[in-house]
Order: sequence, then structure tokens, then C-alpha cells
Amino acid sequence: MTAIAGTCCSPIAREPLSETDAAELAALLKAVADPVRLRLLSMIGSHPGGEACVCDLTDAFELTAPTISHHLKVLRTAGLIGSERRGTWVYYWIIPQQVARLGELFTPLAEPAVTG
Amino acid sequence: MTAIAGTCCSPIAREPLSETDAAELAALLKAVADPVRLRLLSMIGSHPGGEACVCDLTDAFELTAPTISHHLKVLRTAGLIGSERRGTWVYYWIIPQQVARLGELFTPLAEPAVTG
DNA sequence: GCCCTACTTAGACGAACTTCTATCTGAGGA
DNA sequence: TCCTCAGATAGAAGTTCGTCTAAGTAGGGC
Repeated sequence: MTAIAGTCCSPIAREPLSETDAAELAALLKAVADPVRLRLLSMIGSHPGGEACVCDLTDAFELTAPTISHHLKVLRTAGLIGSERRGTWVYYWIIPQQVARLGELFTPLAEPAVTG
Repeated sequence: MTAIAGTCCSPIAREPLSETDAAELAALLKAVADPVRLRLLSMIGSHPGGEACVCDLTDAFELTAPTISHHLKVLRTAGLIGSERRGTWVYYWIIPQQVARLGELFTPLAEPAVTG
């Protein structure tokens, strides 16, 4: 398949990002640009039932509970995860739409539709 | 389409990231988690011919040349762009495979093939 | 050879980030 | 009510990051 102007590349390589878009996307990327937060996101998303309580997460790291709490807050503030307290425990889950936004930026466009 | 275990989600939500993978990916993400570098990457990728010289990039920012040079170095060290001096000017281009790695992490798996 | 332009390197400084300890809130059990 | 456990918040310490100025390297023209 040859490159067709306008459909060849990942969105980031199709046209220059505006200053505003760049700032917004950089904030989202910064939230995941940390090994601990990347693992937290991955552990939450792959946990049975699609959600995990903090107690499921803390033991995997050699970090104190406040530190884990801080990283979860960064992810939640970025809109990448949601949370809810149920009784004694607080549960976290991934917000797939927001995670997908990151993917879209860098993923080469697939064939436009089933036109061929 | 219902979620099928093992094919439902973006790779990051399919199974927990190893400590090593998380560290490597976080380093890659950190390289793009900055508004200036995101715009540089976008300007380079969308420039006619697929490459841009530093002189094409500097004027778009209210930053000094050494600062732009620093950000380009971060992107190049991460393997996201390549560079070459040709005469007076230094040209930069995107390395699509490395950019695509970022996309793969967060993009939900497409249908496995044309099986349905 | 000399100078000008294009870009990079070196070093410094303030802001932001990651982690900690100490403290606080909120739920459940005796 | 009081104690304990789960988790969050506050504030401090050390580190990393983004930016600058000053100086260095490399190519091209006179």
C-alpha cells in the first residue's frame, strides 16, 4: 500500500499540533510517563472485573501507601481512571476513552473503511 | 461486539506490565510528555518531504535556539527522530516504528482479522 | 585566513516532581 | 464509645527538568 497524502501517518505526523492541543496532550502524557503510574494503570485495567482496590495495588511496589495514593490521584486528575469508595475499600477502574485518546495520537491511520 | 478475554483491551489493560517494560515505556513516554517536544515531533512529521531543518522549527517557538536543540536531543536520544547534517543545515525526521510503539500500548486491539 | 551563519555543548538557576514521615478522615467491630 | 484498619492530605527533602547565557564546532563565502 502506498502512502496517500492525508491518510499516510499517525495524526501527530499529519499536521502541526496547535499550541493548545499540544499543551493538553502533554498533560495527559505526563500522567502516564512514569513507571509506577504505568504499572498502576496496567494493574487496574487487567485486574479481574476491570477494577482494583488500593490494597490490591500497594503490595506490588516497594513504596509507601501515601506515594501510591499520590500516583493514583495524578491518574485520576488526568481523567484516566475513576474511583469510588465501597465500604472499607476504595476501588479504581480505567476510563477507556481517555486511554484510547493517547493511542490515537500515535497510531497510523488504518484503511478509511471497508471501501476496498 | 462483546469483550472477549484476551482480545478486549489495549495491551496496557490486558496484563500487568513488568517492571522492566514499564521503565522502558515510561522513558519513551517522558520524551513526548512535553508540549514543545510534542509540537516539534508534529512539525517534523508533517513537514513536506518528511523532514525539517532546525531553522524551520525554531521560529515557531518563543524559545532560544539552545532550548530547541535540547528538546531535539531528548527526542533523538529516545529514538523517536533521526538527524543528519547536510551542508550548513541539520535535518530531522521521524522514526515511525518508534512512534507506533507508543500508539500500540494504548490502542484497543482491532478485530483479529477478517474472520467475521 | 577571516568572518558570518547554523547549530550544539556546558553550566547555572528556578520550578516541578517523586518520595518520605506525620497527621487526618471514614468505615466497621467489640 | 473506642480501637483498628484503609486510604487521603499536608508538608518537607532530594532529585530531575526546562530554560537561559556563554562559549564551542562546523560549513560556506569573501
